[in-house]
Amino acid sequence: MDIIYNKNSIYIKTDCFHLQKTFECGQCFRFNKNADGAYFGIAYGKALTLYQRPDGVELFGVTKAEFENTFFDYFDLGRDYDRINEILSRDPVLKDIIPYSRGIRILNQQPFETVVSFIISASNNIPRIKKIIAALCESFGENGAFPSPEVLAKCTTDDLSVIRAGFRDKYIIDCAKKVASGEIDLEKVKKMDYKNASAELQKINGVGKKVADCSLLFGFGFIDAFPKDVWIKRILQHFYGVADESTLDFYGYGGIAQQYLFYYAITTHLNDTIKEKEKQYAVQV
DNA sequence: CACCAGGCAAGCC
DNA sequence: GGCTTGCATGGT
Repeated sequence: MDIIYNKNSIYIKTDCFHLQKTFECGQCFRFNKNADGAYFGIAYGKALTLYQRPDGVELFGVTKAEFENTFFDYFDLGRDYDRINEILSRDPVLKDIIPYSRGIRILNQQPFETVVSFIISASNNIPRIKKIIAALCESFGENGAFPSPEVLAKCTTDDLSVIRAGFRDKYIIDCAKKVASGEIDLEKVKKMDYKNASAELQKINGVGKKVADCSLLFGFGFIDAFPKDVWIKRILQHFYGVADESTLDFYGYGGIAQQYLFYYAITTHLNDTIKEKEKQYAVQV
């Protein structure tokens, strides 16, 4: 991978960074495709614009220093995905799926933003999650950035009603209060082992195992966290004949394997097929 | 075709 | 089982 610093942009030369796959595999909610094909979004308070090029990705909106300090890591550019893909290809199911899902990179998003975003994701769908988060940032963030725990900790559920988060509003406030007060230190959570980190996040109302796993994977660097929702359960059942991933070996890269499977399923509409089969089965029984 | 009722959606309490 | 909200769905 070569990084080329231009006057107004940064060029990441690699064939293993696919913007559409990375931004639309369900791990983040703040990037959207422009009319000209660019992806635009805000991360770490910076407005980013990215173009998919034939031999890589061109990034606008950040300085060299910001890239080196924050966004190199944000896009997980230090990780050798092709080496990991080789390892994961020992799994016969993933061997066939990796050529399809290759180019997804697991983002390292801001911890607070990640936890709140996945609190909002509970019993929800992606378009609506994006809508609620956009409203949250617009109403309470500075210049469209994700609002701070301090600002949200001062909000009442009445204040938050404008974002239409429904029953999740009180969970957002609980999270903000625990982080703002220092009761939960998200930077310390990053350094804990998986079990303690998960338990720590689950002290927040609205955070159960699934939301904790999503947060740990997409915002805390736990690459082996394996978020298991109803879709992944269906996918596991379909491909492996089991509903429990603990019997499977993803060689410490469970989170990457999970995203590969999930992306494959949603874009091939495999999940619709599986769901349809479930329905038919339910009718027969 | 417009409208409405009831179900349901990346879970958690 | 209840929770908010919004939306696709099927029935009228």
